[in-house]
Amino acid sequence: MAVVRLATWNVNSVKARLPRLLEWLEQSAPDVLCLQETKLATDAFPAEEVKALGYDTAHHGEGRWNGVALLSRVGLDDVRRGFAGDPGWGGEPGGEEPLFEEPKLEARAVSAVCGGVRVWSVYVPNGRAPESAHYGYKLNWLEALRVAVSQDLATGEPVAVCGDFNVAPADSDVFDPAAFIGSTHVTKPERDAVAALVAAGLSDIVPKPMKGPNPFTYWDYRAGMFHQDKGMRIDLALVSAAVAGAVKGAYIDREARKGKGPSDHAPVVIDFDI
DNA sequence: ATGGCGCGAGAATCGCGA
Repeated sequence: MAVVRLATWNVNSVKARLPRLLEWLEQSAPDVLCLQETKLATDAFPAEEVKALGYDTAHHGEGRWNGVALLSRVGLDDVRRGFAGDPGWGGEPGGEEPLFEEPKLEARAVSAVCGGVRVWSVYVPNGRAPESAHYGYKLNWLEALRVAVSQDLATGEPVAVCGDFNVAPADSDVFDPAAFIGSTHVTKPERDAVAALVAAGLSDIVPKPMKGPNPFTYWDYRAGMFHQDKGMRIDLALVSAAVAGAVKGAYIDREARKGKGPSDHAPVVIDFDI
């Protein structure tokens, strides 16, 4: 029941991606797959379709936006949707949309024990612009995640926090640092927030690109960015020491970014030597 | 400097993504 292959993939709508998702599951055969941006209500996940391939599902959805899931064929125990301390999204003061009466919890984290590992699938808030309230939400959310994950780490159980962090940890994780000046995803506070997660006891497993020198996991749909390899590494797998010590290899499945109807993210796949 | 693509909701554009 051990996790031999762990993967994470922002699919940008499970509904729109279902044929490719099922095909990818069959071809890549992960033991555990973390999904982000399912864009489905919790009960609307196609659990029967993935069950036919041997996977149990834990989905935390909200409908139109966000949504995270865990698919596992090595057990799926003690499922937790969301986490204590999640600050929620309070809206943009002075923005066009009205402020919410109270912060609204969004479906951005689900965790469960799979094959002896506490696995998290997370979708970190985008941040939109450094001067926006959404950026503050992003930083607060990441800090709350650090606190919650630290509690898992304190139990001594193996932990893997995987997902779309919407942060490129280093300049080498973007195609051109100059192109991102003034943008989110690369600011020092965002990078510090990810570094704090690492400092809590996690290792950032940098996957190998299947082509070219850049370990990018996301490429904008527009302007041929993928074909020019103008991307970013924002999908991360942060794992505790015992998990990191068992890593045999990791790669980015850029083939899944090709062809008709891809997500704008590619899956990150990590293999373990158990 | 801007938009460039794609998705969902819902019926025309819009909010959002990074």
